Amino acid sequence: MARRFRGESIHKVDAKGRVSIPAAFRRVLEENDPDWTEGLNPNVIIVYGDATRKFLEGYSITAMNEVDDKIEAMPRGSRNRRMLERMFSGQAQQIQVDETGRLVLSQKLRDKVGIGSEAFFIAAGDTFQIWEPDAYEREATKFEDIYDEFDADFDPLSLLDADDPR
Amino acid sequence: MARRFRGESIHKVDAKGRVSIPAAFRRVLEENDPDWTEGLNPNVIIVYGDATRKFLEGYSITAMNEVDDKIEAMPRGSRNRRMLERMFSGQAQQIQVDETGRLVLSQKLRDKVGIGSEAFFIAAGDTFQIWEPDAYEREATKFEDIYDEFDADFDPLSLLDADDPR
DNA sequence: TTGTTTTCCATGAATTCCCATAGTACCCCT
DNA sequence: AGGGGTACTATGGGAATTCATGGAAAACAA
Repeated sequence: MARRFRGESIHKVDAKGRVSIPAAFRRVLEENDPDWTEGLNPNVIIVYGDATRKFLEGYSITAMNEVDDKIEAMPRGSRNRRMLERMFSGQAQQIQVDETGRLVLSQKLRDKVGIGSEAFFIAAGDTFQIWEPDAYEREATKFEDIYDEFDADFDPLSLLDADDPR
Repeated sequence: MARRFRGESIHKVDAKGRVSIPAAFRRVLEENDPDWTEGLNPNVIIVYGDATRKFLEGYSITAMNEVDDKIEAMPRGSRNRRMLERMFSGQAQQIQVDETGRLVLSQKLRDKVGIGSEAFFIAAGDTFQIWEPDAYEREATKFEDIYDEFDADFDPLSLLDADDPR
């Protein structure tokens, strides 16, 4: 398959915090986990970041390795490097997908982004995001408002070649 | 062959959502899927976009890679980049063509564009579109109205050299 | 021991796989 | 030109698997 996630879907979260990961995402996690082989369960790294983040971000192992490499290339002890280390080392945790394709979100993680009985998964390049469904909905309407600024038949693709990368 | 699709045709959609892809399109998908080799089945990425989109858009793998690369080149976290990621990562899914040349459109996708027992395929440059036949019909008349704005003997090719790229 | 976390089964629905048929188009041979 | 064979296309049906979820038992930790 590929290294990029694709798709979106909503899943139930039970009392223990268990949630199914979209099957398509699982395939990507498997292919991008160096330790994974047929029959095993892939790992995923959940970055939750600081208080302003309204969603959890899921990384495959190789995607996270790339981030780590870039951080290591930064000047040791620099402010930016420390900030990134804090976020990707501290405010993150590695979780193994269970036998039935689910991952367990601790109470702390769920509270952080307000997840209750459902979680919304959406791909974003080589990572994916987990939102409380209503929170995502609110965020999404912001985009729709932006669409409205353009023509009725505005094609988002035109943004690709825009000279002003807002 | 080429990277551009060409042609249009209508196909049956069965209860499971299976629909044959026009054979000519298949050739294009095969040639533009890096993983494909004789005997394998090519992949296609279906972008369905937001609620205003009335058709599904099919991308070959390489065509989609080009889009992804452009998106990655945009500033991480910028408004436009997030908008595009939402559309091409979130509101899209990768599907593998099956042994008999069909792809499966999930109930969700069919509902989104109103596809019932038939689907209309039409080429559009290096992507193709899938419409509910009647919906396409309605849309097509709009184009005819545009023709009517021009002279009776208007040659569409003349648009190619227009200095005003509307 | 009491609450929390893992493991281990269970099940209905959705999805994939495998096989089957009919209709075309194309090619080769005589 | 006619016949037969081969390959590919479009479509259907049923069996086999995988998914998403739930609940209970077992293992742990405080």
